Amino acid sequence: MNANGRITAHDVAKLAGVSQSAVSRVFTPGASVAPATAAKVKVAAKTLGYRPNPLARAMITGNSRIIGLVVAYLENQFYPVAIEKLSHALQAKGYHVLLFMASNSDGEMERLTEDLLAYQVDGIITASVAISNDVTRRCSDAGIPLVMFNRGQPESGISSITSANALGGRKVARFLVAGGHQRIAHISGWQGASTGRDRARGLVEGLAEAGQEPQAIIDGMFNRDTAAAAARQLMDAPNPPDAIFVGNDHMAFAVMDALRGMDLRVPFDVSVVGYDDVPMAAWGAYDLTTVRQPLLRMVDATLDTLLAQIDDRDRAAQNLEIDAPLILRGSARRPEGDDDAGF
Amino acid sequence: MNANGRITAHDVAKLAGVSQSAVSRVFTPGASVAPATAAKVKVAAKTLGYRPNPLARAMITGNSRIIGLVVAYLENQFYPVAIEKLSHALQAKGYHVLLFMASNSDGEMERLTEDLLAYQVDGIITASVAISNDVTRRCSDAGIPLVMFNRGQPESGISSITSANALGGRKVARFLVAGGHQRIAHISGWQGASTGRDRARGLVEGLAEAGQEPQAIIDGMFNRDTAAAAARQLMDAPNPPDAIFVGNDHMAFAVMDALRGMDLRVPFDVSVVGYDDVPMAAWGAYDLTTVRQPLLRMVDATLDTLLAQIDDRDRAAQNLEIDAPLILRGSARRPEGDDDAGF
DNA sequence: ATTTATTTTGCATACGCTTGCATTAAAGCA
DNA sequence: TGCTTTAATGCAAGCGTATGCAAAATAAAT
Repeated sequence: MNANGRITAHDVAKLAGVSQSAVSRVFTPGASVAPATAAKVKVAAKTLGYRPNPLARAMITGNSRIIGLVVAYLENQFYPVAIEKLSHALQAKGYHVLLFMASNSDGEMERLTEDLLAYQVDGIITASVAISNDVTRRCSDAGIPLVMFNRGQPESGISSITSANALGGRKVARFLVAGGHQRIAHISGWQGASTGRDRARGLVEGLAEAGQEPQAIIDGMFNRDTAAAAARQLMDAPNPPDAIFVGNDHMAFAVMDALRGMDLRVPFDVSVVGYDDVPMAAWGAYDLTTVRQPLLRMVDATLDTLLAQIDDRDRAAQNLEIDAPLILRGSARRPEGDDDAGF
Repeated sequence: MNANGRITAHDVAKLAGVSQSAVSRVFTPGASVAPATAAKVKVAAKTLGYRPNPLARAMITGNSRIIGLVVAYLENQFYPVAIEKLSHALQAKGYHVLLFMASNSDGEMERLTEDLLAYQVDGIITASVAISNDVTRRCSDAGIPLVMFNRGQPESGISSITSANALGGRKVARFLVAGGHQRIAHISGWQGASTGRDRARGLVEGLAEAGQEPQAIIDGMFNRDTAAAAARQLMDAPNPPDAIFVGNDHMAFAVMDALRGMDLRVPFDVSVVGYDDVPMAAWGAYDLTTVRQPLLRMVDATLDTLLAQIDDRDRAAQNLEIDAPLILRGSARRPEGDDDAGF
């Protein structure tokens, strides 16, 4: 027992009548220990309440069993829920989560990256669209496995897990067209992020299939205020849209609030479709038709990729897209008859 | 430079032509170093890109500069936003956040506590109502400074930061009475938590001042479904309430959704008041009258208490209550005339 | 029973840093 | 200038663990 009151491997060793190394080996999976000594050590450890010090362990092995989780704005419900699932999954696998809130100031980003490296995290998950390329590059240059959650960075050689955003956009297009909409506008996600771009592209392509093109595309920046302003602008125009596809649910709620403020009724005056299917989308106040990002599957895929990369440092980057189904609710006029036609 | 590619204090020492201890001292505030050598070391460190290894440092000093943040359900928007603010504030003070998602299974709780201790966190913040007393006890017994955020545990000798919940409940009572409500019901927060109990008590006391008593009190368990069911039960009764005070915003949204589902109009058929003032409360779809928990002040107070306790291990526990103003919006009928009478 | 192959085990070192102690350099003072 | 006080520095011993290596113990084989 040291000055701090902590039980060390030495204490256990003494009680069990073995060497410290033996104790260490008992707690190191795959090490060579005789069953008898293992038993002795375990019993001693239990009576003393010993647990190996992960910090000391990390110093030697270089593996901290800590994953750095970088997030930004938690107001968009998608991320808290993602964090919840990611954390649970990581904890279940014996990892721990060092949480970093990425503010946008440049100096902060600098520090953030250094801290990530300093704490010798075994891997990094960035779960926010708004994290600069710079950070991801630096971490990945430093040789730390990194996977981007809900964002891709084409050609970057960095792993990413997203839903099939372009396909999702296309599904929305088909659905809205099938519902008889003629003037479909898009308040897009931030066009600086693949997530925003792909969904927009999908919509355009999907409309093109039907010989339509979007009536307007406005960048909503993944921001409530911007999106709401965009909605007002669209609806105030001489020839307002009869459907708005919004780049994510978070903005879609703002759009619906704005429409309500203009005394427009959804979906009678205008249909609204979102993207994500956050829990709130199912709540009565919004009842939002949206594209569901299959969170659990995305989380699983994220961990699989990350852990695989931790296991084998120079495994090739993997860019996974997970199919995202359209969830029909009340915020968009539906095609008659064939509700679940599968868009 | 070690095998892992990391720069160590030795490397810097060699380049700067000093001893490794000198390097250490340069990065230890308050240590005795000559300005000249400090400069040499700093320049060497910068060119090499050196940063002290926090893990090694933690092993010696016993201070990891890591704060354990224990949270539970992130679906209630109050917590994500709190996490965001807490993380930012901690990062600004040079601390880091080890995030723990507390599931309710007993075994998990066990592990969680041990992990918290194993990682030698300097302090713990529990930011969830649903965290068992057991965990808080054990951590605090282990001598780790702990402060409970948004929950109190009277007589426990554990620090806590809450808003003035009882007073908040009383404000709601006064406000609803002043608005002419006659049959005020309460769908309370979980009565197993001080936060839930105090708000309920405040309401009862406030009503008593006006010679009223609550028409009904149902425990909503801080849970959407439970709260919604309670709302339906209340409104289906022969003599339904004309106002419902809900124990937090998260449940209040569910209640409003339920009311909408019954074709009841808020606030014409029934007033609804929440507690927390999460961002969503201000969104058009709910426009919820609620009691605002002053998040930033609560966060600041939490850090102040925690850091003070880290600084001085046997400082007395502090149970702070921060005043929570009533925010008037559209979900509750207002008293005529004196809108901002200050309840 | 003896030799050989295989496990187990302890020893000692290393991980990267802080810190008490002794030593040296600088500064203060007469 | 010589002597004392103070500041700056290097040395070395840890912090609690993992792990290569050699010695010891055990099992297998002849």
